[in-house]
Amino acid sequence: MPATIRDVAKRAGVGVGTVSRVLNNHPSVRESTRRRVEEAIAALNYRPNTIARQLSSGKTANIGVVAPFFIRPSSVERLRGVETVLVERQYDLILYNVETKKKRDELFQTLPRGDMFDGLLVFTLSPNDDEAERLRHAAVPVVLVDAFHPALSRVVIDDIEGGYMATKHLIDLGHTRIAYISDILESPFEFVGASAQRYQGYRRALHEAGIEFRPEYYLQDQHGAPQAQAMTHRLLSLAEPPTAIFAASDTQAIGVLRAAKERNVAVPEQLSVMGFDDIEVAEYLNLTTIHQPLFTSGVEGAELLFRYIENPDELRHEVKEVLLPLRLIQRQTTAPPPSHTTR
Amino acid sequence: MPATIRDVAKRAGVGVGTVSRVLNNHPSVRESTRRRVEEAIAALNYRPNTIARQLSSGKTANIGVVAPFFIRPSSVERLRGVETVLVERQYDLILYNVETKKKRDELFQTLPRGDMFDGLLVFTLSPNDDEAERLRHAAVPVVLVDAFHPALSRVVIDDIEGGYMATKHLIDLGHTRIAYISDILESPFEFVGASAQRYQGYRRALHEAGIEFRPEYYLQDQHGAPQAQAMTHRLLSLAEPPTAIFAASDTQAIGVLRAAKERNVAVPEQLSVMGFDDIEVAEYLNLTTIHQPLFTSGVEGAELLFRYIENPDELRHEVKEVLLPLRLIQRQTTAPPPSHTTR
DNA sequence: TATCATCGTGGAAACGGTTCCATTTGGAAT
DNA sequence: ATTCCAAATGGAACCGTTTCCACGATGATA
Repeated sequence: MPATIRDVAKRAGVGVGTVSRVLNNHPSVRESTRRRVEEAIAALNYRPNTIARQLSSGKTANIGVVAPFFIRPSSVERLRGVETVLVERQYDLILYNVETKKKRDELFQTLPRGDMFDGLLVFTLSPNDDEAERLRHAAVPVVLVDAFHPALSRVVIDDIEGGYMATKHLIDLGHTRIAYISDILESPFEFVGASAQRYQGYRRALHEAGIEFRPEYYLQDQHGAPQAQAMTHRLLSLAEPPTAIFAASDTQAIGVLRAAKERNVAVPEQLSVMGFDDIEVAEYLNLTTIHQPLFTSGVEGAELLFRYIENPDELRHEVKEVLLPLRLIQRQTTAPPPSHTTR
Repeated sequence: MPATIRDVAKRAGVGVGTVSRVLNNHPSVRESTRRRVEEAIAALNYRPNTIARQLSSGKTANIGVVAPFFIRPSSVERLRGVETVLVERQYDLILYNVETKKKRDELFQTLPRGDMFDGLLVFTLSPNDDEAERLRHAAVPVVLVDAFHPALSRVVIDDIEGGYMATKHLIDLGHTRIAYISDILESPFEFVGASAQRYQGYRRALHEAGIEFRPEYYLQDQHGAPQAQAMTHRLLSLAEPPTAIFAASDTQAIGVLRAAKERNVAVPEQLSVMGFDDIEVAEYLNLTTIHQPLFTSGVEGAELLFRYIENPDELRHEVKEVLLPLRLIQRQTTAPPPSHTTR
């Protein structure tokens, strides 16, 4: 049986209160007493019980993170950002993965209780109004990262703008037959996700350039490279195939590249490919993409959360939005379309 | 203030014991009483406090996972395996990242207390004898994954064999000038890591084939694609460059491929490249590699851990080793060496 | 010497559950 | 109607901390 605070108190010949004060560096402990207590602690190899401490103090020194599909490279990068902030503050990370609607709903139902953590970060899942209401009045502060609700503080990018930037880049290169492939816009999680907004940006760019939208150039399927690969084959089998494909994520762009390779369609000479996110492999693959600050989003989310944890009132009076910048990273998968003579 | 069990008891007109029994589906509660309690719970929107429950029951319904560099694709895959097991059992995941020796030592010091979780999984970090001793007598069961100590149960692969398989494959193709690049064998974490064992397999394969080991064909640096890329440039600048490079991980193999591309060295015609791990991108890159069951290692580790959690005595009487199989995945980055005439 | 802060300290109460023991209750058996 | 047993229930004790209140000691001030 591990030693308890009472064992330490007895051995040091002091009260439990004094031991507690020593543990928490409370100033009003005589130096000689402190030493005695510390000796007892060392002798008994005593470590305070985390759970008891949490119950009694109401503080957990944990942060909860809800991350759908945390295996996705983008989630991982964000998590890493969060982690660097937690390390500094000596906080631990409790990870809640979400891969089904059921799990999602369950978490939104139970997590606001927040008795396991002092603050909650929600990645990518935009809550509906009811859920947002619950989160807003949760026992602990909540910050969204890459998710949106008007009533909640958040760290986001402008996905519409991002979709616009990507499409505009292709248009500027001379493309007019531009396809967009994405994961399913009406996701099982029931909210307007990033892909849907990027789609809006895509539509706007086409519209502004006077290019007519072609429904057959717009495909969606489950997220993943293999699915994107299949969609690409469908696109390239069209009577009039696109000369450029904008994929809603780098992972999907990888599938596009594979399909092109399988068909011996040269990239970028015969087909331009745009991704989104700028995950690590994008660089290896020389993929042109829209860079979003994934790591930074984790850092900023965590830091904002800590501001609220340390100053709970702020949360009541403000809803803060941190908007992170996007950047076009031109690598080697985009070029003017084949027909386009570069005088 | 959230409702407590006493509020519920009062409202339902029963004792707290009865409410507790309802919460835990204890059979001996009269149906009518149960209904009354459930109504009170619903009316007060009561949820039991997790921390209090943990303190009084001694069970946490958490699993701790220590993962060095959890952003690495291999760790992420393992985590995903763990996660699928946890979901079934309604357990949560507390993640401890390790990126420095200091953090490593600190965790090995404090974690064995195990008051935050019912079991601990340690990825990739092989403890020394002292640490193993501490872990063995920890308050909760511990299982190593991809790490080794004779006194602790573990899920592992045979890295020596893996290094041998990879090298043998290249030898069988006709290569004799085979380089090995890896992350630093004497890691700051002070233990014999996978790369060192793969190196042993590499040496053995060379030896068996009567190929002399050349020190200039063996380079090491920090883990990462850019570093591997730089090492590859050094190798390819040698007077007599290797015709095949075996990289200790797929991530490093990616760096090799990039360097080859930069120099217009055709893969596999002029240079064969072998990876190790078979992470997701390996398939996209058509990388020949040694597949190790990353996802499965997470699943098996978690399941073994639960066996011990449910049956603590087993742990005292056995040290179990689960050895997972390796498989050569031949894709398109390996071929006979250029000089080699295929009659 | 009397008065009064101040500092240091001990220990009870509280956190919100679970568990166990003692007691009540309900219904079958006599 | 009485007896008896199992099932159902109430509630105190406990888990291991923190926190707060009260008290004694110390030393400064008048």
